[in-house]
Amino acid sequence: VKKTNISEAVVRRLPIYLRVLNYLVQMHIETISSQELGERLDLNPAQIRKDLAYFGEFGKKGIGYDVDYLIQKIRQILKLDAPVNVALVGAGHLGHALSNYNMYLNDNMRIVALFDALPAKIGQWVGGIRVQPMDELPGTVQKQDIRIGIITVPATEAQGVADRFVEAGVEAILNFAPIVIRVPEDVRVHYADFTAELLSLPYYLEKKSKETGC
Amino acid sequence: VKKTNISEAVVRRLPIYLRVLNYLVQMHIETISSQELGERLDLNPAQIRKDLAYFGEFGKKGIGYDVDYLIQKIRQILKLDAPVNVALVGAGHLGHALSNYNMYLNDNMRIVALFDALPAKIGQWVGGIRVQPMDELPGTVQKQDIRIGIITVPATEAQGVADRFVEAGVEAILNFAPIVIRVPEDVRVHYADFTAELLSLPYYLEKKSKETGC
DNA sequence: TAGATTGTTAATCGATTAACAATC
DNA sequence: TAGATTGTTAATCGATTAACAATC
Repeated sequence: VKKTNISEAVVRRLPIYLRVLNYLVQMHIETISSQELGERLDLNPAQIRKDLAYFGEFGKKGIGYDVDYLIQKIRQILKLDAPVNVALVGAGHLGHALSNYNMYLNDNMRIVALFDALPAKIGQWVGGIRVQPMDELPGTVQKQDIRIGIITVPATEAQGVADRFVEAGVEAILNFAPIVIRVPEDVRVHYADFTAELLSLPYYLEKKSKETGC
Repeated sequence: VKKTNISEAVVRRLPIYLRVLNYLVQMHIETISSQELGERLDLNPAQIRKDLAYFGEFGKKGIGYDVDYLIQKIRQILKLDAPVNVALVGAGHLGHALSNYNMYLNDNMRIVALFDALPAKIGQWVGGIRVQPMDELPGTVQKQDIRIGIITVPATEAQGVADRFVEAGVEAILNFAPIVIRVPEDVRVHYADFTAELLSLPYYLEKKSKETGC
């Protein structure tokens, strides 16, 4: 499991591979070729082989990849082979949704703490976790060894929350607020910007048949 | 507003531009250069100019872009200058969250219908919309001129919902389920896959200081 | 006029795909 | 051995960035 300068695009595909592989385990499929994997994911087989080859020689020529072994390897690469604790700020509907997605995540990755600034939310139980006030964030991050933060607050609050995460020592952030946040360069930020995704869809609609007066 | 073979990356950035421009209007800023826009969005100014130039000459040399005019033009390009009705299937937490995001969307883009397969959900009111049973989907899509569908159901149900959308005549889909869905090639599918986004984050964490026994 | 900034071409950079020798 | 499939190099494709003439 070597690393050097692996492109973001490659790393982003690894969880996708992992997902299909986990499905294959359930189906009792023990071996898979890049060809088949590509068909399932609408990806070019060469791309899959190349992605995996950045990290080692995981396949067998003439055979393909052993599903269990590949899962194990990808989990190692993504550092999902040890517990990864996540905190989430913003216990609104989106926060609730994500907390309930815990089961969809890897066994080792878990949202273990929820925070909100609104007094009305504090003390509520969401997916088995009690919503805490913001001033408990630093202590909890430390105590629970939390290294990743999720932001699901309104855009106006997002930068402030990011600052609190950074102060508390969080090393990576997934931001759902539709705004660019500024953090020190050693903190990794990913964006989950679905309003942008949604607003770009109409571009691809055929020009509307307005009042075709049928 | 010409079009030909504009790259997806370009189209995906347009809503981002729109968002900042809307913010600038609120700030009573009337003109902006690609330089300033780039600083606000962490993007290269040349890229912004090039993106916009695909669709026309919207700027003034020596001056920059008129904020109001550019908003108007981008809305035209994205076809957000006329009402775009959206239906959502899956009235869980994520569905709730998205319905409440209605205000964040463009004035013209609106989630106008909600569906769920579970009898318990049907008839509930979410963000001013009544949850309908699945068999009302085709009729409602037709009646309300819905052209875009959002899928927020579990992965196991996603393909089925996609099929229903396609049968009903929906032309574009935003899929939140962590699975590849198959649709006719004239139907556009975007993915909002935040579990993948989240699972790739640990890769970027520094190797953990496990038990530094301080 | 002088300064600023666009639109656009050319250069660079990076990512995807094709092709194939190696080998299970 | 014959067939299949990997790992990897080379070719292609596409996207980003730099540079600058045009011009407000």
